[in-house]
Amino acid sequence: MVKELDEKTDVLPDHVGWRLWQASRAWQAEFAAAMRAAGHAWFSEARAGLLGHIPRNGTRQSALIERAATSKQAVQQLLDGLEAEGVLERLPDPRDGRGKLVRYTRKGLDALRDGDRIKLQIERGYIDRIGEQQFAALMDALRSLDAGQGDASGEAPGSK
Amino acid sequence: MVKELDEKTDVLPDHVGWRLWQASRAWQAEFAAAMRAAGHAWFSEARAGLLGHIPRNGTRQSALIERAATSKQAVQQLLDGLEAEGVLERLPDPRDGRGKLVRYTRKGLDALRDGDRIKLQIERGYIDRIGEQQFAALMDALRSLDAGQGDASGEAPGSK
DNA sequence: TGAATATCGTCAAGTATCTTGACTATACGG
DNA sequence: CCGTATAGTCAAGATACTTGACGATATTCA
Repeated sequence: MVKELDEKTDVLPDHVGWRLWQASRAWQAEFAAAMRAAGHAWFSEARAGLLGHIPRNGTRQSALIERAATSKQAVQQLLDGLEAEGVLERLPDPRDGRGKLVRYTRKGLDALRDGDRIKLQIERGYIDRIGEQQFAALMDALRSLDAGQGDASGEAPGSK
Repeated sequence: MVKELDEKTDVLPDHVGWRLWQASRAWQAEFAAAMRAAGHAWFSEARAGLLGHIPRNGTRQSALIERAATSKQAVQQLLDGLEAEGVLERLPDPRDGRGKLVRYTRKGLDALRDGDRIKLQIERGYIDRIGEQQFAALMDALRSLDAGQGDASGEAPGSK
């Protein structure tokens, strides 16, 4: 009993939450590494999360804020960074003097293209690892989970 | 075409990475909300990530650093916070004048107990939503993915 | 028309988390 | 005892996010 303190007697990480977190982290680390290896050194997970809400043809900043589940200020700061990196540009909205349009630059579109390629690569790796059938089961379960959740999630903060 | 700018034409979030991220976020948000509702206002995801590596009987700080995949300084800062909240306490290691033992306080053990209860609650909710079979398939796939990954992950940073 | 109100974006300051670098104290090997 | 490795700390900076306050434009409606 006073032998080695016996770590790992409990705290067994085998509940859904831990497994999901683990898997998500692994995916993101792999993706980020590949993106940086592809020359997109500006890439980060937070920025990726935002870019995932910007369609290829651009969007209004306010529409972007609605989609991303954070405050408008957080979105703005991320946009500032991405604009400074030359990934995005902001133009005045001709139809609303208050608004601005967010649009990809050439550099941004190149990154999107590489991102899509890398996603497919990673997915192929997963299928190699666990088989096509189990991969399909994983996707089905995740989609069901998402669909079954509905609108139970919270409001975006900072929107006062 | 000049009608409504037609958002959501692309950027379809249906690849593994996005689904995993989404599911993981949802779980964590639900867990954190339940923990705070149970009176553990000090709870945060980063702290949870660290607590997940501390067995109920405590551990040495150095052992903890090995397990958590971050720098010793990050671990220390989280421990500082948790100690200040009264969740943990640090004692000198009687067997090594350099080391310290990290141990739960009564408050910390209470939180662990509530955490376990909440995990089961959430899991039950998932099973209600997607069925026992699909839930089992999800867990199997996640476990296979983890097992198939091996040691491909990077070293802990900051360990110079 | 024109005033009240709402929306869009910005500026500023603070918090949490994590990073790198430098440092002290203790342990251990020869 | 001495050199080196290990355990933990202190300090400073970067990133991501939060709340609060604000100016500019749009919309509503009396």
